[in-house]
Amino acid sequence: MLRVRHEPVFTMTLAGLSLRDLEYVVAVADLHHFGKAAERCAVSQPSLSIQIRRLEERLAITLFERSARGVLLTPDGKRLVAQARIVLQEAQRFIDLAQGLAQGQADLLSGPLRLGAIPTLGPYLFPRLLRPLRQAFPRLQLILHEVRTQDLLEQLRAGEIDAAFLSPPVDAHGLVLEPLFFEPFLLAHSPGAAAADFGRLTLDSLPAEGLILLEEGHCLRDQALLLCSRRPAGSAGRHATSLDTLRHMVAAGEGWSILPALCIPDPDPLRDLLRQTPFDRPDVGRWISLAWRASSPRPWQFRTLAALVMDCAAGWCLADGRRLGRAMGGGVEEYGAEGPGGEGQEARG
Amino acid sequence: MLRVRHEPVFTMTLAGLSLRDLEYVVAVADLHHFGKAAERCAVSQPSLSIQIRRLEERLAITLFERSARGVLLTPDGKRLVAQARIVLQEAQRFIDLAQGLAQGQADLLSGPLRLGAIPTLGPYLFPRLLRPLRQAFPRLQLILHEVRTQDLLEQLRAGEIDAAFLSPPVDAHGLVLEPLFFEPFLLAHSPGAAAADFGRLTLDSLPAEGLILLEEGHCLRDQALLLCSRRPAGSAGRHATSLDTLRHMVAAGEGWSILPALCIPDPDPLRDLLRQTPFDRPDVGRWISLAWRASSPRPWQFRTLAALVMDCAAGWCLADGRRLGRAMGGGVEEYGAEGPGGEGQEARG
DNA sequence: ACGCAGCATTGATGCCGGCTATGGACCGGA
DNA sequence: TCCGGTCCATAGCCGGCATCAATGCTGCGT
Repeated sequence: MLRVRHEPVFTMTLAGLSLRDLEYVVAVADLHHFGKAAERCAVSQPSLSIQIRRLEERLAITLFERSARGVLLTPDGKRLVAQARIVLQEAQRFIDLAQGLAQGQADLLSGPLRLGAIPTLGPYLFPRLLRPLRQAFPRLQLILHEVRTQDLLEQLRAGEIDAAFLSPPVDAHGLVLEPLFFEPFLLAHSPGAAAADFGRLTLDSLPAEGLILLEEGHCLRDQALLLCSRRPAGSAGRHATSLDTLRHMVAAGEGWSILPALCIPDPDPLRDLLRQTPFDRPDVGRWISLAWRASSPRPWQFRTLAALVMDCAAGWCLADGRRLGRAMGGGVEEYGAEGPGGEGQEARG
Repeated sequence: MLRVRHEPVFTMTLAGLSLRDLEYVVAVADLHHFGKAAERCAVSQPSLSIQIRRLEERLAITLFERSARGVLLTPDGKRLVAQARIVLQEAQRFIDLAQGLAQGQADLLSGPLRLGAIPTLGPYLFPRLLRPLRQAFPRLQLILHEVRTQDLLEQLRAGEIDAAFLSPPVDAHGLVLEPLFFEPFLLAHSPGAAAADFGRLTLDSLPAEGLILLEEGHCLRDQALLLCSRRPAGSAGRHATSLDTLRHMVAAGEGWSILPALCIPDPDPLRDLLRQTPFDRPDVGRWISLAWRASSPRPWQFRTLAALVMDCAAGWCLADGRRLGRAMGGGVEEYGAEGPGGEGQEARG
């Protein structure tokens, strides 16, 4: 459950005080005239008189001195009116702030947006997104986090982040997942390895030993193991803490691995030490989806973001010259013909 | 008429914002739970839900994200809640201030009190009152002014002062006058003057020439002229700007004058240069009254002040050894047997 | 003495916030 | 998969209170 902060808490005895009453009081104090004050407040004079009288009774303080010569503030009234002005001023700032925020909402994307991504995607996805996002939505303020899937889901549900880039399948209870693009996997191996071992690049022809994995908790680790149809027991102890580390290990001849296409920089500083080869089947890879709370306000905000990411992704050239497959658009799907897999896909809307 | 200040004026569009709504919002933000928040606010959960929803609609901003996992603040909600806390805090200060002032009213006399007095009385009355007043009402904050009767009445009616010590008759429209004491007049003359001129000290035996008066506007001037039954034409040009100046002029042998008893200090530094002689009739003098607006709140405040002044005055010994006559008390009235004269005496409510 | 200006009072009216009861979505356990 | 519990939303009704138009009252000026 969410933490219950026990804050100072107001004494709860605002005694039915109303901002309208304070407006009336200030109006009379300004104009020294009940009738004029009522006019300014757009109410009838009796209404204003009654409200001020009731307020005076509640406060047990006479604010105004009524006489035929005019309306005078009592000394107490003077001090209270000064404080009333402060209250109204702060209330006005509240309204102004709300109006500003509401107007900001008129933009499709504006204000702070806390985005998360899995670590095997974020460092390679965000740099490609920042420029187009800033160009399309200048008033958007991104706060980025990179944690593994489980933490991502927890932070998402706890409201610590607003949306997350991740790879299904995930437990999507209470979430909406919008597929964005299909990211193919590549086989990374040392060019010095026996060419025969990787000659055909089918999943069945992978060597029995030498697979290097990421740490526990990375979805990419699980997906790689699933592809290889083997338990991690065979190469226990061979793991890296990040994709970059993993690529360096492969380049150093420590073994081979399976990498998502976006993690390969262009140009690649490891080009001479590392060969990344596509698989012969187009469905080897992972779907990337954007996830947000189903209860989130302004869901179109995330759909807008998703659409922009899809548009961008359609233009990215991979290291092997091919392009990413779009999730829903009409373009040619070069990868991921069957759509994002996994259970837990949430109904949308 | 009273001046109509045209102040900045709030934009008048607080849009029906209510402090209660802000309390609800803050409660939900604190507790992350509509039911608990409703309990804290002492209302039913539906009431609170509806009000918050209506507020969100008015602001066109979703403050909270409702989900089965709990209640989350949206980023916009976070900022607005912060401002709502400020508004409520200032409103609470308003309430606290009002309570403090109301409690202060429990004292018979407390807080700021703006008192005025005619210049022929104030400099001699206030010094005698300050100590007893501070002793009886420690929380009383006096602000003292000394101006002539007409200005006094204007300031009183305009609300620039709360009460005034003056001498009737005055135009008491809209005012309450409470008689305090009768202050006898003394004849001030140089000891070197012919003794025969002041032998009997009846009003009829005053010398024809040599009367020194205060400037125009001092009620004492008019009263002195009335006593002497003569026009100021006789001694035109012989006038002083203050009683002290006047006494020095008499001491210098410039002429003679009529002084109120309280203005003679004890001991008198001019004792050897100046003789102050009582009149043979006890009703030669002036009444001193306290005046306040009939519309003034807490009239008992001024009656309390008046009673204290009367008590004090009963104990003052004049330079000639006699005492001031009390206005209403049961004591022996040595002066002013017929009570304060003049029209305009107000009914007391 | 009359008229006027200005705040207070009155009684009718309608909005609005409150409550109880119920609905519906979601979650967790069997 | 069903069931019960939790929690927020909805529905319907009710009562109070703010509002208004009309009138009263008081004090001042002429």
